[in-house]
Amino acid sequence: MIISKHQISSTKADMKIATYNLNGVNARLPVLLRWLEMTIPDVVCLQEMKAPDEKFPEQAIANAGYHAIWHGQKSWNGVAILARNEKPEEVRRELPGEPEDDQSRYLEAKVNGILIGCLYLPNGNPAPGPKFDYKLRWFTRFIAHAADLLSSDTPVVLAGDYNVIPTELDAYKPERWVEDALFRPEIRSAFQSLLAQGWTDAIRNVYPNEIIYTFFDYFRNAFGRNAGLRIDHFLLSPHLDSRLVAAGVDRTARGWEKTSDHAPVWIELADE
DNA sequence: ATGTCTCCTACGAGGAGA
Repeated sequence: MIISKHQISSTKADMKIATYNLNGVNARLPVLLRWLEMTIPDVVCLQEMKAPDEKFPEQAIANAGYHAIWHGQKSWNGVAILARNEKPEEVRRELPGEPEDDQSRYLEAKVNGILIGCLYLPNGNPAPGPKFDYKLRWFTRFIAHAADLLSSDTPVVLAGDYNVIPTELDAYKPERWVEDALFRPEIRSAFQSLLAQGWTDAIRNVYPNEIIYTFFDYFRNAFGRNAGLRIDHFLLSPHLDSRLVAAGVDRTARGWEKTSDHAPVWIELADE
């Protein structure tokens, strides 16, 4: 689905930014390459690569026309930023505030004058427990860093798998998720406090009242039943609000063989 | 509670994480 918010047809100058939780960059390489070729995003934030740095498929991605920077880790997590026309200029590869945190969940780079933060917020289940505590700490650090970015007066996009169901509209059966780490009150209120800083939830902005899901688990034909969640988000700094012209979810890719449990999500920004 | 998928260890099946 494609809706042009301002009834402007997209031009070559528009910048398409996507986020995609892959669930294994190597297991998913054919799907990733097929999707890149089909949709040709300018910038891509990847999460859950589940591979150490030396196993990042740099050559295959370069052959597809993309420069890349990445921050991987054996078995779990892992984030990357790809860009078509220039190499992303890395700004940071971890969130400030907890030096002993060794999980690869954040990467930040400048591309075409925009600061791109690529994040994979902890899942946090089971809740309560140490994993949920880690999610809350990570979220607190992220909120503090987001405030710093807003005060920097640079256009910023924070894209990724937030593992947050923001509202009841964002879950197929919200009553089943109330105790879950993706939907607990603390998590929803943390996300709201982020928005209260001045960020725009781009997908919800383009589709104010519609059911839009980005994740469908592998069980019980969740995708076929549209039993999904909206947990992959784009937050835009105020500089970019007027440039947001379109957004969507590439549901086609979720239907492919050997695909991720997340669908790619994208936004399009008009040239300044 | 269940269901499915990926990666890891270490050679085969099971655990962890999502």
